[in-house]
Amino acid sequence: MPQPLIVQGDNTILLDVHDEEADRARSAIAPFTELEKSPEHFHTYRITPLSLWNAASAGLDAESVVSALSENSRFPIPPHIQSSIRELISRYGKLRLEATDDEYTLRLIVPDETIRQELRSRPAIAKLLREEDGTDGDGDGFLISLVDRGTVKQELIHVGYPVDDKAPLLEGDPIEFELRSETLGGKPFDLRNYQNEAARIFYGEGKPGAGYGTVVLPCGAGKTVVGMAAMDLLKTSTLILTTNVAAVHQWVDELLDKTDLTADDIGEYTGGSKRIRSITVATYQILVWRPDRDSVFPHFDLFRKRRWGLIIYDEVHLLPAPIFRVTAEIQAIRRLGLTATLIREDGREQDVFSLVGPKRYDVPWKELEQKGWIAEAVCYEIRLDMPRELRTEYAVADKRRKFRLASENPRKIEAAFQIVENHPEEAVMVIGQYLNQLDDLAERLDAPIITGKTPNAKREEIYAAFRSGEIKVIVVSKVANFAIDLPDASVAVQVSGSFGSRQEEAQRLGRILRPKHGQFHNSHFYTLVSNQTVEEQFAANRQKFLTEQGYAYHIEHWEG
DNA sequence: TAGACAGGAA
DNA sequence: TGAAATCCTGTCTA
Repeated sequence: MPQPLIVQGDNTILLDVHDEEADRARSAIAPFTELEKSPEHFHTYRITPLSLWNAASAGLDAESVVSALSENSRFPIPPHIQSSIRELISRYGKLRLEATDDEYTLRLIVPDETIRQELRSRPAIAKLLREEDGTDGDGDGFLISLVDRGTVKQELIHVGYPVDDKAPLLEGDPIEFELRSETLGGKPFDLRNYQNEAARIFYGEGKPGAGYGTVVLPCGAGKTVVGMAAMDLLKTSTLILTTNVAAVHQWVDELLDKTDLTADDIGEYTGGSKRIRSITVATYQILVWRPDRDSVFPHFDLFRKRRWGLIIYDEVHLLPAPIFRVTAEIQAIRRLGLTATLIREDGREQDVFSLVGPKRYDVPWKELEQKGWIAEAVCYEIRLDMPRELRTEYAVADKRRKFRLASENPRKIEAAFQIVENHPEEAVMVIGQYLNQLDDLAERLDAPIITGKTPNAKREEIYAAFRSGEIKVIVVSKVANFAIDLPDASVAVQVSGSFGSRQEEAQRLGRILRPKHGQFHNSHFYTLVSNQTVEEQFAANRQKFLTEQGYAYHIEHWEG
């Protein structure tokens, strides 16, 4: 019987999407691969050093990786791939940081003389290392200054050696609180198994070295709850960092709803309020704000305003670059990264690994679907031709004009209208990028529109009507990417998007993935794409995210 | 003291 | 690659 995977000698894996075991194979390799391309018939995954180390950190060993491949592979796995997987995974945990008698000095254990020589020969690293006294350069490691703890880990991963940091972590100020067994709304509240497990693995149950790392969970799976569970285990002063003010409020509301903390125990540190409490929620933006390019970051000392025992980095894949710098300086504080995907558009995955921490836990998306924790989603890419009268204009336009023309293909309006007609009973959200196009859509669909300019009062009014079912369809601009208070929909129609950002796709998909109370019907996600235009390649990049998460998607042609 | 709004940043 | 949104600060008003 043929198998769905083809493991190739260049560290890529092809997945035959049409094989009946494709889903099984995808789940088997997802923990240690990155998705590279997802066209119709064969998807390409890649094994990278970082993807293997993240897997190793989450508890996978080389033999499980090799057998996951061989059990699903159509042809024998190239021998050098097997040996390179074993070699790379064996690197994880080999180099260790440990405490010494001197509290300002750490010992970097490098058990292998060849690696020690290699490190000595690299100036960027060698300047951070000191030979141990009395060993004549013969010991099994080096000494480093405590202040270089983060930099050393960062530099070492850049040259291919992950470091297992077993040096002690600082205890923060203790706090008292309990998780509720019933939310304020009177619903029973219990940690789900995977949430509890994620928090406990992060906490490490007293094992040395644990206490820092990243938990990867899909949107809607309750990452906030994992954070609260970790706080519950540590009961220490906590600084929570989020991407925007709405997320700050969501954290505060969740904490009030699910713990016995009061509003006075929780500080909000944003543009609007600068209250610091034992539990403080801040935006990344306020931390990286500075009056001008040359000044210091005035809000960075928030990190030192309390003896924080835990820092939670929400959406760690969006962490701004300057935050890495400050994180490198505070390696002794426990830190938990939360994210739906470890992929960053700027390629700084290695910094997340070395400074926040490696992946400690993830759950296959499909598994959450099957248990009904998140709604099942079916994704469609709807292809439309450009109208004849626009083709000449398109042909002679420059690149950016082309993208705009393709995005605003007027036939999309009718296609969207028809999709909405096909879902008469469901809550539909139409999402787009250009305000003119959205205005036209709103008119054709006879639906209200929400953009950045819509005043908050008006937004609330529309949300309320949508939530109650009074309004079935809403048209939204990019506000949908960020607004947390947006109500849930079960159908999303994306008429245009920006330059193929996976992160944008994640947010939008997350909107329709929350479990619908009581009724577990499928969610539908439609993307409209103009045929034979630049939009196709951007759409391919966006679709990558969906496939990455294990969603099948269907390509259909719309004839109008 | 709260809010509304302008302007800059990324 | 570009358009649109956000967040922050500072200033003004009541």
